[in-house]
Amino acid sequence: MSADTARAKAARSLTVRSAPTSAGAVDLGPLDGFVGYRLRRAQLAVLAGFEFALRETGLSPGQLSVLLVISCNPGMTQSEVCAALGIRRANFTPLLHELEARGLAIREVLPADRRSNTLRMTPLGRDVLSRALALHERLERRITNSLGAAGRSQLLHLLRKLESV
Amino acid sequence: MSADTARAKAARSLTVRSAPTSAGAVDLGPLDGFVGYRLRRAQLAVLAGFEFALRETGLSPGQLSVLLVISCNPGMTQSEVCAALGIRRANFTPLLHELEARGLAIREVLPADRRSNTLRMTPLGRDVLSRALALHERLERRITNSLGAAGRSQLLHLLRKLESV
DNA sequence: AGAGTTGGTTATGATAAATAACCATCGGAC
DNA sequence: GTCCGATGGTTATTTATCATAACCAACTCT
Repeated sequence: MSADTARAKAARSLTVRSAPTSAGAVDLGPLDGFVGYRLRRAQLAVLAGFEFALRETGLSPGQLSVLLVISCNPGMTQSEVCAALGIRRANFTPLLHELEARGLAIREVLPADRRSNTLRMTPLGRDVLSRALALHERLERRITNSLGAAGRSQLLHLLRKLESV
Repeated sequence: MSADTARAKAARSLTVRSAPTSAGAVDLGPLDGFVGYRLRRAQLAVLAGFEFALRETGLSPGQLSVLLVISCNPGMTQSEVCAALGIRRANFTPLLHELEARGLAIREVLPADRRSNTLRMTPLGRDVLSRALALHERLERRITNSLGAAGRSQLLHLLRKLESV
């Protein structure tokens, strides 16, 4: 189980994704203005960028988000992290398990409620996270170059609104 | 997923215990400003809206996009549609198969190149499509209400740029 | 005619997200 | 105290999407 899994392989092959033969001659009709459609395509593109940029860390987007949250909020329980990130508890277990197996995070029983596990990062986790953040930074920078700083923050604002539509 | 399904239930159930203040008290740190993260969350939300709004049509987002494209460009080949929509040919086959099985689209061999199939809609397909578009319209309207017309078109513009980052 | 290319299909694997059932623990009601 | 409903976490399973690889038939080109 090296860091070079299908995820990484996929990321490698993504660089050359769409190359419409004749210059965009196809009429997408109203589809072109569907927010959902544009969102999906944009999300796939950025995901590809993520996988390419963070390949060496072996972190999935979900794993990175978890590391970030427990780094900013040490001692949170699993349920709290799930709630914050919109992850189902059932899906969180294996995700966390891998972080634990790689020695990036630890899970310890909360004495006050022995059902709950609180989460913390290991020093190794901190290292990996900071490396991942540095790599991620480049991705965001590329995005900012493309959208402009104002465009980027405008985009974030609009996306936040969309989440509660 | 409807607007009020697991997502909403989960959100509801997270009214947390030891959360310092109210529900949104968790600090996401830099994650909050990750375009990829916001994109993913927004995309899931809009997807949920789509599935809720178009449930009665039984169309997936991908199927709707295909119907739209062949409605605007009758006679396109499968490969052309794939290229226009960013779908792998291998994944297109079963998708199209369902449209055909439901009698919404037909596939006929192109005489000039008997490997290729050209795609067309059936009258039933046209009916379903127009119904689907009407339903989808409402979803877009909800989005527009939330973002404002200017915000919405700004968003589309930014998302289009993101696709080629 | 033969070689390489392209359009389409099939089979299959990885990932993400969802559900359902289960167990241990907690918190109250009684 | 004991019982019971609710909660935290795990497991198993399902579904959908996107990816690859191998294959066949038909086309192109020389």
